[in-house]
Amino acid sequence: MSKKKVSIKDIAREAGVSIALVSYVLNGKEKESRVGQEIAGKIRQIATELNYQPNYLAKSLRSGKTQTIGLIIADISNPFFANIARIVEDEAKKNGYTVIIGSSDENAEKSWDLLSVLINRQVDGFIIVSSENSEAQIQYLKDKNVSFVLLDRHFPEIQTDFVSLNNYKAAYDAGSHLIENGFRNIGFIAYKSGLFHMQERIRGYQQALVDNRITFRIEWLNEVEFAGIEQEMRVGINAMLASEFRVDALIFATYRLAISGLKYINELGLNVPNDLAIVSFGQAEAFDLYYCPITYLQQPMENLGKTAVEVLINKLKNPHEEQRQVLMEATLIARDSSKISALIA
Amino acid sequence: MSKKKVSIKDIAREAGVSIALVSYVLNGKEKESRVGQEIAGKIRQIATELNYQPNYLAKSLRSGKTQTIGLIIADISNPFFANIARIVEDEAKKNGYTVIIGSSDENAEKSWDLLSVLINRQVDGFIIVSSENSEAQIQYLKDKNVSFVLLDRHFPEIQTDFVSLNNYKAAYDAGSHLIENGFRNIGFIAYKSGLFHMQERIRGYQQALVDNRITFRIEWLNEVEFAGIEQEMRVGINAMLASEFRVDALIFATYRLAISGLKYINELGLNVPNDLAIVSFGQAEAFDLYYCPITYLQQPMENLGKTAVEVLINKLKNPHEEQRQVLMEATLIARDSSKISALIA
DNA sequence: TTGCTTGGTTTAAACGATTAAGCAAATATG
DNA sequence: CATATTTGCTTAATCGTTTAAACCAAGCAA
Repeated sequence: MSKKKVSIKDIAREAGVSIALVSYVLNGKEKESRVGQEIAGKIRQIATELNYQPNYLAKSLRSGKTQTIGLIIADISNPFFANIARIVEDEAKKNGYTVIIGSSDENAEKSWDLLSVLINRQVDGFIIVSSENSEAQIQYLKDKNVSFVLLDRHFPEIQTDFVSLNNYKAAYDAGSHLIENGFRNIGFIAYKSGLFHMQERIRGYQQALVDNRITFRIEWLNEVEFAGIEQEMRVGINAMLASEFRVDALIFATYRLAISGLKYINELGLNVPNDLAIVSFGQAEAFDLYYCPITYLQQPMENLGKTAVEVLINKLKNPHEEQRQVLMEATLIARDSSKISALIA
Repeated sequence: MSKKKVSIKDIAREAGVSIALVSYVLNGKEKESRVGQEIAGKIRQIATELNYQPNYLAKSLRSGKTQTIGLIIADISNPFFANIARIVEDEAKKNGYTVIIGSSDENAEKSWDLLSVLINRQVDGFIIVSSENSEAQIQYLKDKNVSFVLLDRHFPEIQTDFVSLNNYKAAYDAGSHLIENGFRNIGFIAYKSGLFHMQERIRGYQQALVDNRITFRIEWLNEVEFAGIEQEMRVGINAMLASEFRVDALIFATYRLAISGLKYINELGLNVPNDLAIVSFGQAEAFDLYYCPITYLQQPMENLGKTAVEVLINKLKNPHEEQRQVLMEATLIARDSSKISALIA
C-alpha cells in the first residue's frame, strides 16, 4: 500500500520520547497517566504534522475488540435486504462500528461459511437473517458465547435475542382486509420453507379465513421452492384459477414472490383488481409503478434495522443482560389492487 | 465473545512443542521447514480436536495484508449498486477476499470519511464509485500509493485504473434508436452533475440528434439536482410538454430518474408510448412490471463487477503493472415503450 | 538524614501470528 | 576418524498497539 505508514513509533522518535507517552496522549489519557502539558502538546502537534492514522488491526489485536459487526442476510441484491443493510450500516457507523455484509442465498451451508470467515476476522458480533436449517449454527454461536441478534426471522425453539415482525398478525390483517373488501376466495403464495416467519404468515392468513367462516381450500395455498420460483408460480396460479373455488384475490408472502407472480398475471392478461385482487408483503418501487398500485404490508424497516443494531451493541456492552425479543407490527397500506372490483360493485 | 479462543500457543502446549512448529505445520510449510512427520501429524490432529481457528487480525498485522477490499458506492439500497455489490462480494470471495461496503450518498465528504475509516482498517485496496468533487481523494490515494480501481465512473483528467461503461455510445444508441423509430423531439433527463459519465451520456444523446439533423432545443434537456429530484422532475417534464417543440420521447439517464419520472407521467395520465416514448439507462424489476415494458440500456453488471475485482486483485499482486482502463458496451433492449406509436402508425 | 509523595517518564509484557536464525544430534562424506 | 551435511526443533524478533509496573527526581515532612 503506502510506502511506510507512520506509526506511534515514528512520533515517539520525532518527539524524543517513549512510545508509551505517545499512546497515552493520543488516547486522551494524559491526565490519568500524568503526562506533562508541554510534551503532550508536542506529541499532538507531531501527530497531526505526520498525519498519523492509528492501525486498527493492532488496536484490535490488543483489545480483543474490532468494532465490527457481521451482517448475514439472504442476498444483498434483494431490495428488502439492501434496505436493511443500509439502515444497519448507518446506525452502526453512528456507534463507531463497521459492518461486513455477507449473502447466504438462503443456504445454510453458505451461511455457515460466512459465519466462520467472519468469526476468524474477529467481528464483535452478528446480526443474522437466518436461513432454513441453520438452527445448529445459532446453537453453536450460543455455545461459543458469540454475541448475536436474529433479524426478521427467529427460531421459537431457541432462546435468543431477536427483532422481527409480527408475521401472524400481518398476514391476518392482509386476509381480513381482503375479506372486508368483499373477496372470499383468497389464495396465498408463500415460499416452501420451514422457517417460522413463513409458517406464521400462512397461519395468520388461514386464521383470517377461519374467523370469517370461510372454508380454506387446499389449492389456495401454493408453497413454491426458492429455486424454480417462476415455474412453480405458474403451476400454482394456474391451479388456483382453474379450481372449482377460483380465487378472486391473492396474497404474496414476500416482495420477490409478488414480482414474479405479477409478471405471470400480466402474461395471462388478467386485470388487477377486477380479475384478481392483490396484497403483498414488503414494499417496492415496482408496486408504485404498477398500473394498479399494489396494496402492501409495510414493514418498519428503519425501526427493525435500528433496533437490531441497538440490541446487539447493548449486548456487546452488557453481555449478561436479559435477552430482548422484539416483535414489530406491519402496517397495511391499502391501495387500488385490493379495492372492490368496479365491475362487481 | 467466546470464553477463550484457542490459539497456536494452546496447540503448542498440548503437543509439547514450540509455537513455531505449529505455525509451520498449519501453514503447510512442513517440507521447507523440515518438520518431523510424526509431530506434524500430531499437531494437525490436536488442531482439529481443539477446533483451532486462526486469528486473522494477528495474521494481518504480521503480513501487512488483510485480504479485504473496500467497496465505496453511492447507496447500497439502490438496486444498481446492490447488484454490483453482490457481484463484487462473490467474486472477491472466490479470490479469498472479504468486502467492506460503504455508502457515500454521492457526497464527497462522506466518501472521504469512508475512505479514512477503511484505510485505518487496513483494507488492501478499494473499488470506488466516485462522487462528484472527489478528485482530491483519488489523487490522495494515488499519492499514498493505495491500490484502487474506479468503477462505473472515472475522471478523464486523472490517470487511474477504471472499469466503466461507454456512456457516450450508450446514450448515442438510445437517441438513434428513438429517431429510427420515428421520434423527433427527444428529451433527456439527467442528474445535474459534473461527473464525466453523466456528461458523456448527455453528449451522446446530443450527438445522436446532430447526426440526424435534428436541432436540439434547450428545454429538452433537464438536469435535476440529486436532492429534490421529485420536484425538479415535474418542472422539467412540464416544460418539455409545454414547449413549442413538445417532446414525443424521453430518455432517462439513470434508473432512479426513470422511476421518478414514470411516476409523474402516470400521474399526468399520459400513455407510454403513445403520448410519450421512453428509454432508460439501467434495468429494474419495475421496468418489467410496467404496463408497457420499458426499453432500457442493459449494463453488463456481471462483467463490470467481476472485471473491477479482477483488475484490483491483479494490481495488488503486481503493483507496478500497467494501468488498465476498461470501457464496456451497454446493450439496448428494445421493448414496447419505444415502439412507434400505434396511433400515428 | 531518611522516608514518603507526586509528577513525569521509561520498560517491558502482551495480543496471535510468521519466519529468519541458531543449535544439537544424527547421518553422510571423503 | 574428523568433518560436513542433514534433520528436527527452539529462540527470538517483528507487526503496531496498550498498559501495568518500575524508575527517578524533586519537594516535603518528620
